[in-house]
Amino acid sequence: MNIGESGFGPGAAGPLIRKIRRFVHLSVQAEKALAALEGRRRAVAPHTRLIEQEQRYDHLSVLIQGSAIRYKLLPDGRRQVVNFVLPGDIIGLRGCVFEQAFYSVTTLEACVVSPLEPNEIQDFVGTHPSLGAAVFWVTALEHTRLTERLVTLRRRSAQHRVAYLLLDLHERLEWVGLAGNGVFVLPVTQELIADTIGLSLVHVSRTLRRLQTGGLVSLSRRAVHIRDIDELAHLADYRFATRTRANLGLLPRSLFEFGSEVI
Amino acid sequence: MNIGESGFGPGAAGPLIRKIRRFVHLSVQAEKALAALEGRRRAVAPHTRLIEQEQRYDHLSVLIQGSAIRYKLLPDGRRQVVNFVLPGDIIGLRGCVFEQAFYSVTTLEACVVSPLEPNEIQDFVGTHPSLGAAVFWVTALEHTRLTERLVTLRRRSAQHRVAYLLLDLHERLEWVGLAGNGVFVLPVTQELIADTIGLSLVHVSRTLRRLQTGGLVSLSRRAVHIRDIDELAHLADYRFATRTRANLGLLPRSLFEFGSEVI
DNA sequence: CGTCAGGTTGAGGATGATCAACGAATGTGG
DNA sequence: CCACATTCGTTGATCATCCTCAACCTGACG
Repeated sequence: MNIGESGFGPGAAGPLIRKIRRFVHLSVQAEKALAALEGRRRAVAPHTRLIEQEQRYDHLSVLIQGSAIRYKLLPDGRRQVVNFVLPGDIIGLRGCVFEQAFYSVTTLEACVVSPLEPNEIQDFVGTHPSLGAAVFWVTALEHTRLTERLVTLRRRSAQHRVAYLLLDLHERLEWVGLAGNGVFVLPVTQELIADTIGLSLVHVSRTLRRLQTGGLVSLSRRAVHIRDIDELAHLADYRFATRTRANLGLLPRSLFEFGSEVI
Repeated sequence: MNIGESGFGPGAAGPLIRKIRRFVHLSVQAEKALAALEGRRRAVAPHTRLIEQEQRYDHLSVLIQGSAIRYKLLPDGRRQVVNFVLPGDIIGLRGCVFEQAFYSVTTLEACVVSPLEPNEIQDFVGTHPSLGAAVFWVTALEHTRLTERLVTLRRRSAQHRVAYLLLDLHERLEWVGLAGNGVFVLPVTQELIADTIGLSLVHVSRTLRRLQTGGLVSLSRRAVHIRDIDELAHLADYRFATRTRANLGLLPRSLFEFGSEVI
């Protein structure tokens, strides 16, 4: 059933499959279809804008390798990062529902994506209805995380926020095998962190410094090392999403059956 | 095609239909099914907890009349309101996807809901696949608004935040015909506002006072009157969601066709 | 060796939190 | 209809967090 586990090379299990597998049991059939999708690879240069806010767009793809951000430029010129796009995330899905983009998407580094032509998705999901279900599920997961962030980041101190973001990134990268034991590689700058959690660059710097001298984390140029995940999680009141178990039993079969192995 | 427009009495077009109609064109078929759903009415007493955070749940319903909040109690005892539940909103939808609730839902006043048995939804959406599409669309809309709030509320002053919340509520109520010209009825207390936008009660009080003495808004016990919507919107940098037009053309027909009148 | 992006550190100031007390409105029971 | 309780709102004073401005440092890279 596993076509390959190590890395995301062609023919290996892609990050989207890995992520979904983490929570729901995929049928062989569904995995095959997804693998076919993730098999396509297109390189994207660093700092390329994939989607532009306020614009019509039809770019739809799965991020396979690298990282990107969804962000919005506010009228006063400041930038607010909505969230990080990590391998296994779908880019431009909301474009299926709304005409205009609400925010821009830009790659942070050299990336690999699996593109999907807009009209193609009709046949694709039409042939494999279970994939529509998977997409729905992924959407729900993202919504949940967004809410959690909304709740958690408000009214909490700078330390809380920074810690939370690091743990959030770590967990999401861990889902797709790109993080473990507190270590992950990501080109996060302090400015990026600031724009994400809504603090000034300066204050993020100070906060990180305190966390680092406290021995809790260490950041290098492009890697993050959380020395003691549990302690940091305690500090940030971070709940790992292991409890985010799927409960697809209640869902209409027409939308949510995964081949023969209904969850 | 319109079964009735005034109020939400039995037989009239319910708030969910009205909301959806606002953005996508519903087929007669789909509207009938929705009307049947919204036809059921169950009264709920004020301050009744419909869903409890961290609990398994299967409560699924559409709010017809009244108001509620989705909130979360943080470990330190504070309450964070995720958002208001207004007529036309679906309660407990995420319970279809996840086993545990991420937050609680409590009525703010006497409410009327249209309940849906969890196993019943299978037949319901199974018989009318277009309703699954409608649900998907509503979900996307909510997700979008959540993101907007995340982006807008961070890094903005107390005035911005308060103004934003009032405009948000007004617009959503206006979708279902419960607000207009800046006036709507809702039992919002200042504590509720504070817990929603992440400010202290005291500071909300001061901010509201300034807005009121400035003649921009006026709050009575249970009604809100925005004197000059445009000016307040300008102050809060609020964008009305008229541009939130649906773009279902890209979607797989299997999920998203609304009867014969595909959008 | 200069440039530039990214990071560090200091000083002063503003926004909003907290504590506290008081006032107003609503509801309840007699 | 009144007295009381309770919830909701107002206002003042003090304090902490975080922002802004500003200067300087560091490493990468041409």
